[in-house]
Order: sequence, then C-alpha cells, then structure tokens
Amino acid sequence: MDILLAEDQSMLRDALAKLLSLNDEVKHVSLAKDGEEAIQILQLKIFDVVILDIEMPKKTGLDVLEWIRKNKINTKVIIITTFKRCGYFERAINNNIDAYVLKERSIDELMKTIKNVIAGNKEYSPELMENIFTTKNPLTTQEVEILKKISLGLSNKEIAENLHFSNGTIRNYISIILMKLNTNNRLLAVKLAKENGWI
Amino acid sequence: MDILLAEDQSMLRDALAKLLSLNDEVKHVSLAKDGEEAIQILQLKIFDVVILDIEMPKKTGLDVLEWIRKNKINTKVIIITTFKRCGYFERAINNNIDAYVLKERSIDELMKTIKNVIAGNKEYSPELMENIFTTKNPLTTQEVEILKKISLGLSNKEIAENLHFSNGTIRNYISIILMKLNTNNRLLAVKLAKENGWI
DNA sequence: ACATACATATTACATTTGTCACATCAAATT
DNA sequence: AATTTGATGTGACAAATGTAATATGTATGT
Repeated sequence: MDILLAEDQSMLRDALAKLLSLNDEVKHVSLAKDGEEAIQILQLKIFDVVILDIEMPKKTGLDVLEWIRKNKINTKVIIITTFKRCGYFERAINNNIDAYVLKERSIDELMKTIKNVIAGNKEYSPELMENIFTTKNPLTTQEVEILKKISLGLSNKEIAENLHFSNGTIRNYISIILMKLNTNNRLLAVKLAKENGWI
Repeated sequence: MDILLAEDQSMLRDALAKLLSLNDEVKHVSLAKDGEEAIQILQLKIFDVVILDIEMPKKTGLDVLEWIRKNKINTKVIIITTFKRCGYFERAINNNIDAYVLKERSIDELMKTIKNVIAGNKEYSPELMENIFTTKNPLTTQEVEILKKISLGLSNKEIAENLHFSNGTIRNYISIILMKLNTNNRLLAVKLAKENGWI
C-alpha cells in the first residue's frame, strides 16, 4: 500500500507516519504539511489511500478532496479531523468521501479503516451521522461570504466597500443572517456559525 | 523512565504512547485523557516526566502544572501545545515549567527534550521567547472578565446585569479595552485577545 | 406572456455601541 | 490633613448596528 498523509501538525504527522510504516502491508508513506503540497505530490504519483486532515494552511483537506474528485484521481480518500463540524462532514459527503473519522480514535482503528476503504467500503463516524440532518447550514453562499467578513471584524461600511454593495444592502443581508441563525447580534452569529463549521 | 502523558486527542495520545514505548529507556507510559484524570493518576504514582497538552477538557495542562507545583510533586513537567499563545507561555513560565514545546516538532525532538529535562535543563520554544516581552496582556482582571462576556455574545446591558454594574460603567470599561487593544469594535477586540491567549 | 423568485437598493426608524467629560466616594499615599 | 488613585457612575453625543417596508430590474419557470 502506498499512502499519502497530509497533516499540518508535525508531531501527529510524524507519529502517524512512523506507526503506519511499522505495518507490513504499508509500502511507503509520503507526507504533506498542507493542502497545496498534497496536491503537488498527487500530481507526481499514484496512491492507494490519501489521508487528509481538514484544517491545514494554504488549502484544507476538503479543498484537496474536491480537487481529487474534479481531476478524477483514482484513489481512496480518508478525512481525519478533530472537529465535529457538520458543515465539514456535509461537504465531504457531497464529494464522495470514502471515510470520515474523528481524531478521537486510535491508530489501530485507523488501520482498520484504511483496509476497509481499500476493500471498497465507506465508513462514516457515527457521531456525525446523527446530527447531519438537524443542523444543515441555512445560509446562502453570499451570506456566508458576508459573515466571514464580519468574523474578521469588518464594519458594515467596510464590508460594503469590500464586496461592492451599498451599506444598506449589507445591513439587510446581516439582518437576514441574524434572523436565520436566530441571534440578535453579529458576534453571536459568528460564534454560532463557527461552532457549526459554516464559516 | 516512567512517563505520564496527558492529551485529549486519542489519536495523538495513542501514537505518542506507542512511539515513546518503543524507546529502550522508557519503562512505562501512563495515559490520561484530560487534566482531572492526570491529577488522579499523579496522586497514585511517581513519574520521572509528565507531558501535558494545554487545551483539554475538565482541567487544562496549565491547571495540572499549577497543581503539581502547589503540591510539591517531584517530577519534571513538559508542556506540548499547538498554540503559540503568549499568555499560555507566560503562565507556564510563572509555574516553573521545565520545557514548553510546540506540536510543530517531531517525535525525535520530543525524545531529546525529555532527556534534556531529566538532566535538569530547561527548554523553551524559541518562537515564543521572542514575543513574550512584546505582547504582554495589557488588560486588568476586570477587563478580561468583561471581554470574556463580550466573546460569549452578550450585549452591554446583559453584561451590566450579569456583573452588577451600570450599563454606562460597562461602556466605559469596553471603551478602555478597545483603546488598550487598539481596536475599534468589540469583535476585533475579542479576536485579538483570543489570538494572544488573553481570554 | 405572466408570475415568481432573487439580488440589490433606498428610506426611515429604533436600538446599541463607543467616546468623552466629568462626578462621587473610598482607599491608599504623602 | 491634603492629595492621588481607583472603581463606579452619569449624561450627552455621534456613529454603527439592526429592523422593516418597499421598489426595481433581471432571470427563471410554466
């Protein structure tokens, strides 16, 4: 088995690589420290399995997943992440992810998952399956865009200039965002959206 | 060497434990999944080195460190963390930490650090030493308290009620906070303070 | 062709947030 | 005893934020 492992936290990347290599069935483990590097490596070589962390600099694991599917790279993809963000999970599912597991698992379980996806099976973390239908992101792309600006600390006026809208339009959008999220100020909206992985 | 490892993320805990155990000099690695568990285990057994993650449920690694020093437990303590928060670092230094390293290191380096502290040396991540003097928390305890409330999304009025002050007083405090942090709205202040580990 | 939805904008308004100057009182300092 | 300092409060104001009703042009569906 040839494996590509993309994970930004050196210690975990290093540890996982060493432990995976100890396994007889694993031929070689390539490493990437961010999404961009992962994509570069994927263009040079074929892997049986690609293991992606989500939150990485440059490009996220989800970005890499989308790139893999768009370019029809023939490989299994496993997402490993700390975060129980349903938004992340949803996006992964939409891109036909093979396995989605939380870092709350052990290495042995990860090994099992790897064999499992190579055998052609899917494997989703059950904790996430539960919530998936209840907490779907209610915001449109535009609204998400605006909420992201808010989360950076921009004022309405700044957002308006930034996105080439009138101040009033932005205020309207924000009003709708607050209504949808059932919050009554921008800070709460940002907090809620972050907790759910929507921004 | 007897080692206690406290880390909430199972995958990393598991991986680190396995790799540390592979080393001949390591006799046994005990595991804790949060700060509270770590303290319990520390009451039962003596360790040469305790390795603590900071952000854990129940009690943080810094809480455990403080407990160790207060109870005069004879052991070396290493903090490993993802976060370059100077506030964290400051608190660790004040409690006579033996080593403070970022998770951006490899396992081999961690092993070196362990030997190093057992030999009686200190080891601080150099990235953090640079900033420590430049970015000291300028806020008073009261101000931090208020900023925390803000970060939860409370309005001025709510904070006032919550802390038994007048609305105006809270506004004054916030005004001072914004001035100190050189920001012009509450969201930016929260963002900045979080990035620096002040709240 | 017509109705509907969508994105954008305007206006007016109420509320919240942030600034500033100053008041009060108690505790600490000189 | 007089002064300074710190914590708390007030009032007045400007600016930002949030709400709501409504308008307009474009695209979409039937």
